[in-house]
Amino acid sequence: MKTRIRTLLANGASGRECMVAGWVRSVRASREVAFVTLNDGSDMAGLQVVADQGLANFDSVCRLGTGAALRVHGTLVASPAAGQQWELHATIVEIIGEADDAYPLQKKRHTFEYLRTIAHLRPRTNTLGAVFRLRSRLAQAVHRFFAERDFLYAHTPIITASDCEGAGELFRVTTLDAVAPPLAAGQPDFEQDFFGQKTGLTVSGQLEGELLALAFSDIYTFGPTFRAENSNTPRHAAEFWMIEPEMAFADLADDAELAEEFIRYLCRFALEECADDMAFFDKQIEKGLLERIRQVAEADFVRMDYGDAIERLQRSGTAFSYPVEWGLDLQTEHERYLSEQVVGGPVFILNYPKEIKAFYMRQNSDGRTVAAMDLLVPKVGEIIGGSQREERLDRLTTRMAEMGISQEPLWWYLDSRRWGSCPHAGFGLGFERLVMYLTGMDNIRDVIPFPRTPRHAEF
RNA sequence: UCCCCAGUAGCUCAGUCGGUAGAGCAGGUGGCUGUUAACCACCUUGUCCGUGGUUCGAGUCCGCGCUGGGGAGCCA
Repeated sequence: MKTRIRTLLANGASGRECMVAGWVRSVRASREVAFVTLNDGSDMAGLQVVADQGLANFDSVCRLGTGAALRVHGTLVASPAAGQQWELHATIVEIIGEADDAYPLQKKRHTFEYLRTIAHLRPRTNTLGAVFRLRSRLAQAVHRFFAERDFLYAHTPIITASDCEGAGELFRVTTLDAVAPPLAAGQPDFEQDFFGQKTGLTVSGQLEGELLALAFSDIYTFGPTFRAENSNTPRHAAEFWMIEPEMAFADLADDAELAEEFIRYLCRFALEECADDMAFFDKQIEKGLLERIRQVAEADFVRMDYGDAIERLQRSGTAFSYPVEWGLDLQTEHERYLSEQVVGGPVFILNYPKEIKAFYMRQNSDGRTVAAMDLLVPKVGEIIGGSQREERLDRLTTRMAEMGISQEPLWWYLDSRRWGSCPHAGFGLGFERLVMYLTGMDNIRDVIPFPRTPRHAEF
């Protein structure tokens, strides 16, 4: 029976007979003894396998290449040398899958750019292994957080016909012939398409999430999201995962409170339950990472009105590249200044001018702002965007008319304001941005196993 | 999409003033009784991103293209 290396090391007992299986990271051979570092993905360190001339295939073991797959039977013993607590004295080494000298991963540091070209193999490296382990644990922690608060996990559609969420360009979903589609008035006739109308991949589950919140009170979505934007930055991907909670009978203050608890919970989770991998990130990826995350985990998040934020920026005397003026959106440089220089920690900016925000955000009584919030954190800037939603039908339709948004395709959304409408609020968090924030990784392409970005859909 | 930078051995990089390609690692062979990205000795490896131009001569200078990276915009 195979034992996972992480489990084996956690329950180490001298003299224990066991069998492990994994991939060779390194072979150090001399005439009479060879050391094989074996990794099965369960942890960072792997297991040192000691092979000696007593093995039937000792010569073959000495010639093993990095990357080969092995099954090893042996005895776990306390290691006499520094570097590891335990080691496995092999009695049988089965070579399951060879790896010759063309194997692209070497026993050395590679650039992330190079590793992206071998995305099919990079999960076997220390860094990407740690990132994808953390990603998995973190996804489970997200579900745990909401389950502890009795939120319903909602699956919103991936194929959608609502073209007007205002959250970016849609990927078109169609089965029409791309070369010669049926035409109506010179345009492709989507009435003859699979769904009988224009459809695309979802850019947000929020609108459907609101409908579910108006039945289950508290819900969240956590699923893939698609944006056909030609964004070429380290923070954007065409396919990413988004977390979107929505709470009925809740206002903007409740929304911010949930976001604060959520971020703090995930920071603590990473520090406490992923300590080995986090220590690796702190040492190898970003010096001071643990301290940064610890501060966020313990901080009280500041709340600041958009108007105050503008004043603070104007009074700062700092020369920004982009103008600072009431009515203009905050740029990345402003967001980072507020979080890093003004506050020195996470800060919510609340109540933005209605002109720069989406139609569904609740209009404040001042007539010029909406109940929107962004959570800004050091190093990244905006990590969460949310709002209280406009629950008053007349205000909502008036605003849609002002912004030129057609009501007809959103009849179902408007119905939710017709019967049993109530104040509700929610936010959106890009999962990859969260993983980047917690690992210190600088590029979104390195926190998704197989990233999709403009011109890149390989693997 | 806009601005800036880069592309040389399998990987990471150096290459001076334009004069004909070099280092570490990886790989190979041999050595080594406990190594820690093992170590020691020797050896192998090139479409200098592509294309057009300038020049007696281009890795080096110029144009165009492709690819990658950084910044911005859009945003999560």
